[in-house]
Amino acid sequence: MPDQITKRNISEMIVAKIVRSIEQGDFIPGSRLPSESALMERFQVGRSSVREAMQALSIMGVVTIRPGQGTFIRADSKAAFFAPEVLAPLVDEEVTQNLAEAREVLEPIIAELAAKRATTDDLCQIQELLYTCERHLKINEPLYELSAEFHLLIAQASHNIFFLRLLQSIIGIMAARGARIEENRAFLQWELESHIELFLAISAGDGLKSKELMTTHIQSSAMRYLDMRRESEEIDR
Amino acid sequence: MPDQITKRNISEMIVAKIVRSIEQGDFIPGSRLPSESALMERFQVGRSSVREAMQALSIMGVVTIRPGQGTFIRADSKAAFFAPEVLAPLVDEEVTQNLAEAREVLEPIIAELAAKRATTDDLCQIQELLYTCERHLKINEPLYELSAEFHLLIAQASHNIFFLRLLQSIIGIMAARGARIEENRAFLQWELESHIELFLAISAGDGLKSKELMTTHIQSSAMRYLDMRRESEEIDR
DNA sequence: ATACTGTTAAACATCAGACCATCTATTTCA
DNA sequence: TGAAATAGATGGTCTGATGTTTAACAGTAT
Repeated sequence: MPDQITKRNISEMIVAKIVRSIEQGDFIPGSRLPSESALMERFQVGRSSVREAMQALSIMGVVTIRPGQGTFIRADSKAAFFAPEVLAPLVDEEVTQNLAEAREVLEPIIAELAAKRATTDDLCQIQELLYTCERHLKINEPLYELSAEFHLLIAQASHNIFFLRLLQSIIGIMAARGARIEENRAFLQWELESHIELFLAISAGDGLKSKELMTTHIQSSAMRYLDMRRESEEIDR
Repeated sequence: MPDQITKRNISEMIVAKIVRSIEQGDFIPGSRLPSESALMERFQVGRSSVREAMQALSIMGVVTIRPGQGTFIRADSKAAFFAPEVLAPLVDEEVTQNLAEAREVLEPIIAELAAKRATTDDLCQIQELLYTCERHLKINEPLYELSAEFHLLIAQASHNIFFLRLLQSIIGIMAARGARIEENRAFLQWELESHIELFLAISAGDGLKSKELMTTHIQSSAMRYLDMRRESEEIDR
């Protein structure tokens, strides 16, 4: 007798159906999902099951739940395997260092892949982002988010969705933990130049150079961050 | 007036408290968590909130829920960042290939780290596992699980818990998806020899060699797997 | 006209109680 | 003694009620 797979939880079945609908384009990223009561009717289940499914999707970073408004499908560039805000409290100092180490080895590989696989569209998005960064730097607007976005766009250009989601999770968790970097002008200037250099290597399809540039970029970025932290601590004294 | 951060969900607060209790040793891995009704009383909340928290912990791979029995804290070696059984339905063929690619680049790095950081205890565990493999191979007992365990023990020896959890997730999802490899004796023999060679390089602390061996091991393993699959498909015809 | 304010409706958050399915352990009976 | 029946515990699901948050609208004062 087949049908043995029907052993899953109701909420898991709902999760699978919704994910499939998103993949098939029935639900568009950024749009609102039907309300809980509507989903109850559609799937002929109780509210608990719908809520468990929504929560699962939320934790997995597929949707964002906004009380009073509804449940929204996350835009793809924001899709993490885990919602950082849920995971961050679980992460202690040791794991944060592990994350940093993982990022150090992952990002160069991702950059190498991106150099090999980036489409014209990918490159245009990155270039546009860099222009925006320049503008913001000139008028002293904050650009921390933009810097993170740069790294994510590269991951997107690697055309490995797992890497993209992974990096999104790592960056999200680290941002949720570490005090946000102070907007030191010299640092930002250096970072932008470094990003532009990386962009050029990726555009040229030079995998090896992209990998090396990303390695040094991540490492010096971490070092500069630590330096600044030490300085501000000294000032505190 | 501060106090603005007290905005979190009730279920998230419960999640944080339970995780902290596990870290502090109040709950021991492998043991049973208090029942839902007990947790209701302890935290003075409704059952929905407790259940949402339990579900979140389950998805994140912190606990395993067994209907009729209770909720159990996962042993550390089994801890994934997310429960493969939950994620697997979301993963399609493309993502599976992404996962394989990720594994190809991650495992060599992990092996390199392991060669640098493995403690005597780590090495003993691996050696013991290899002995068990030899025994199972002689009497023709299945050893698929053991093979996966070998890779996880190496990740454990890398002393980067994030890598360990990541690899556990990847292997778990791939196992949940791909048809389990057939227990072809020639393949198993080759695999064991390959594992032993890797173990020796790691024991010797030879990072570079470990990395290279792992690279070729993963790649040939994938190739042999595809070969076998093709053969069995031809037989099917 | 503009800006502020109160109301309302929709949506999610939480609670409470009930019933079902499954598993464990115990009890019961042949 | 051993197998079958049973009771209790536990998670899974449904339902109804109430609280909070948000957006949108309408009304009022400036």
